[in-house]
Amino acid sequence: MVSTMLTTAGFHVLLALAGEPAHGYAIMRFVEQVSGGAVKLGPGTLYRTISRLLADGLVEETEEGDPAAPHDARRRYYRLTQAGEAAARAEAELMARMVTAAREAGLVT
Amino acid sequence: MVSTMLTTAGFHVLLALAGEPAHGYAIMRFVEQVSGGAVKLGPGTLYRTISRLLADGLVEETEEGDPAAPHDARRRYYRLTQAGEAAARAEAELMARMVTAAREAGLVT
DNA sequence: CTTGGTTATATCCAAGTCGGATATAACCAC
DNA sequence: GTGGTTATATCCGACTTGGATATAACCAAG
Repeated sequence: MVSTMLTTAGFHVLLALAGEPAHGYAIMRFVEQVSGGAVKLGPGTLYRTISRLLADGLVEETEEGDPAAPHDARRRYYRLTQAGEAAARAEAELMARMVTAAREAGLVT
Repeated sequence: MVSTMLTTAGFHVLLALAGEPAHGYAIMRFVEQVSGGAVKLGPGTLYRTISRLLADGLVEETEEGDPAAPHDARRRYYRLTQAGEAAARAEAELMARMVTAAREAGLVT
């Protein structure tokens, strides 16, 4: 489609990271939870999407996230870059526009 | 991703048809206009998406649309089916949820 | 009427993306 | 130390996309 450089999966991941850094598995659960179970990222899509976002400079790896959580050597934490935040914001604004259009068409109340 | 059976392109087309029946080219312009130029459907994506929506029973062809417009033999008009309207509504509600989450994360104002 | 730009639909291909399966292993409670 | 959950990684076949190409109806200008 032209628009942003984001796929739907990419946007969901960025949105999950907008609040605070997180590791892959936490992103997966966040996406499922915030969508009310409607959106589920399988491991393939999840980790493939993360590497794409890394390569595109929208996300970066960070040393350790939540200091309250017990250390787990397997986890890899990610956070948004400035470019990632900008891309997520642009996409969210586009979505808000779509929701408005849907409302005007009487699709949703 | 799991969620609905809709691709992003599919949703844009359904949204364009939510107001009133339209033909392919009009859908294309609607999508571009309502997104402020951010989303452009090329002919490949447009007509392929329409045939998929037809096959899935979300859209149906209708004899002629706008009676005010001059007749043009090339045009093929489409309108939402009930299933299509339901799918579009479900997707719009999911999007509204995402926009809310983006707001809570401070991504958009 | 014919020429040229726009509108309109349709199909093809290479490239990109996805879902789900499979693999591996650290973690933790019992 | 065993078993279920958490966690990351990669592979494959299937599906989707972007952009090019093709074809032709429409219509205004000359």
